[in-house]
Amino acid sequence: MEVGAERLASPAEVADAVRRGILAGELVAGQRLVEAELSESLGARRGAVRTALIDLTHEGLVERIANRGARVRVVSVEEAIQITEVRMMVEGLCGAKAAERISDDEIADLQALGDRMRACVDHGDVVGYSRLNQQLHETVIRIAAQPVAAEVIGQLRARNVRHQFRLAYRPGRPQASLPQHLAIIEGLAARDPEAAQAAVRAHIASVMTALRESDPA
Amino acid sequence: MEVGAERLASPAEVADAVRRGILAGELVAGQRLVEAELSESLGARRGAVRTALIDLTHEGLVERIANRGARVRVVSVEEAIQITEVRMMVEGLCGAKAAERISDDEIADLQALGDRMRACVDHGDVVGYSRLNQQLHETVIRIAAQPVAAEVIGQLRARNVRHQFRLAYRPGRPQASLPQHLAIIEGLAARDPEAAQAAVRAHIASVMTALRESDPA
DNA sequence: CGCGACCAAATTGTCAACAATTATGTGTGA
DNA sequence: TCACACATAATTGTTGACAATTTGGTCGCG
Repeated sequence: MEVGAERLASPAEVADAVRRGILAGELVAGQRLVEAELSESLGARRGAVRTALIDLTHEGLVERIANRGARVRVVSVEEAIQITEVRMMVEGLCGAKAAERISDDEIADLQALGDRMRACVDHGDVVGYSRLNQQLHETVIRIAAQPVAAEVIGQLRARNVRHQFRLAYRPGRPQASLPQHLAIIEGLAARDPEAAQAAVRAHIASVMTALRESDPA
Repeated sequence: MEVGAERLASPAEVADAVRRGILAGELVAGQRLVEAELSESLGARRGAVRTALIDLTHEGLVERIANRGARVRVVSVEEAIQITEVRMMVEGLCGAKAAERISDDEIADLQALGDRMRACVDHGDVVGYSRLNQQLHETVIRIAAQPVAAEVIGQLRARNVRHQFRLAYRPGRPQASLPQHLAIIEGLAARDPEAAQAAVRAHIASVMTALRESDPA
């Protein structure tokens, strides 16, 4: 272990730090991201910061203008809705594919997951529910076994972190989404691609509605 | 104008050159892309080549392994099908949105485009038809005015260039796709989102079928 | 002959200095 | 006071040299 010398952060670590900053609201939309400043505050070389910012630009979280630097990208509610709309289609596809491929064990796992979600809502455990929610979506995508679709969804979700976050803790949201989540599980358990796809779409459509209500501007 | 000194290619130009090479088949799948070699052959600094390769990696055209360099990414038929499947969903969404927003002028333009496509097929003008085909897809996406969806589709198409290309010149393809294209135009002209979406999906589904037949391995 | 250690070549990765560009401030004349 | 030119500072972009890593081959040994 070295003494006195801070370990230098790699590009990936810098990118993570900036992502977390955006999610936590420390880095506000539109804020400038000066390479030298980040370099010092994170203990990384400027080259690493530069690379990280380029990566984040490709992820849609950061906006870079030639010779004028990077800033935190403003994702408007309008854009968040469009992102969610695309996600609705792609994740619907995953729902259908998953229904075709799902195994008995996976059905049992999902139903257990559904029970736990119900319990969380009963006990008012919002953070636990949010975690299970994410787990459900990930599981569906994993079962679908469509790497391309999974990648696209990952990109879309990364861009929307801020809005997803805001939404998850709105009062009443868990109660509203629970039956939709259960419907997804039901469609998959029945191995009915159409039903699963419709359930996924209905759920994400309701997310879109919530987004619209959250900020009609 | 400088004498004797080749103008140095920018990262964007290097990326274009590599893309063209892949499309033209000069750069075969799996081929190594050595930074120093490209640097010399294209008259670019190694840094520019490096940047270009990183960009192409994000586009999914190139695969990079740490300390082992970049190679032309192999897009299997299986993956091409998955890509097309996602594109079917997202472009279907664009079809529906376009049907809601299309103007009278745009309807007229599309119908003229449809007539020209018919003419190309009648005269056996494959290359002309291929160009109009692309123009139709682009027009639908433009009318839909969904930047996020447009971006996703762009990424997916970039990855598939090689397979798209192979397919376009298969005998019988134009004859098969013409009625599908006309159905898309018809759905849009009727301002019927459901019909337009279904027509787009049907068309792209037939592309998927053609992909499967092209190489069942 | 097989196999591991070691060396040399090829290639990618990093860095610190420098160049280029853009933003900011300052003074000057009408 | 306003507009404009000009100098200065802040910031990003590029480069060539060097470091680190991987690869392929060769030698020696059992």
